[in-house]
Amino acid sequence: MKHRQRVEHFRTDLLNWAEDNLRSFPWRDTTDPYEVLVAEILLQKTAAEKVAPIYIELLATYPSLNDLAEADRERLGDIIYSLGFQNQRSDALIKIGQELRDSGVPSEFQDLLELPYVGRYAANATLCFAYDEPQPIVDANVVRVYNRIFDKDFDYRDEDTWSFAAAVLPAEDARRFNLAILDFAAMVCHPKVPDCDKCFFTDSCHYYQANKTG
DNA sequence: AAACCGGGGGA
DNA sequence: TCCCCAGGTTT
Repeated sequence: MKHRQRVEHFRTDLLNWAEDNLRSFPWRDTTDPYEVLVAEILLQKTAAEKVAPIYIELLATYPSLNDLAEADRERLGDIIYSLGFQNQRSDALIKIGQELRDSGVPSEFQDLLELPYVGRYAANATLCFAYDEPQPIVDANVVRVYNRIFDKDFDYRDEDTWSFAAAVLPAEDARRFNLAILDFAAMVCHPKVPDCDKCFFTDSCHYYQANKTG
């Protein structure tokens, strides 16, 4: 099968899988740019299930950019401590509050990128989930799925990984696709031992075909 | 390119 | 114990 067709296939099957299998998280119920951006900071290199209760508490304590700008660093650190990266995250959140309290959360990629601890992933995620723009997101999970299925050797920082992700992303269904691939990676295509019994793509998956014992 | 930040859950 | 998690910054 041609590469183009396999990509089409994967898109269709993943979106179909998403209809019944997407996880529920508090940051998925909002498109408020502030609430989306806060979630992206907390979710960096951190399991989503762990973030949920702390995200609720954080937003309850600091409901707005201005509240974050005036937050006590120690109190903020206590709230997010169990997630790790508490020092850099506290600094980042307070700085973001201070920088954006008058302007609001920007909707331009370059402006988002200038914020502390907002990189390519967090910027694109904010554009997609808050502003409904068809931007790809690439993290360790997405890279793992693409590497296995399409027999790639991507690193999530490399430019060609992002080009590939942009080409796979269906522009008209970007939000749902991005959520779907994150959840598929977390729930089925695990890091060490993927749950291939649950996978819709084994027939076309290079990793499965190469590793199945038969 | 590699080191560093980091607690917590799972194998 | 070691590995991994909705990454980003610094050296």
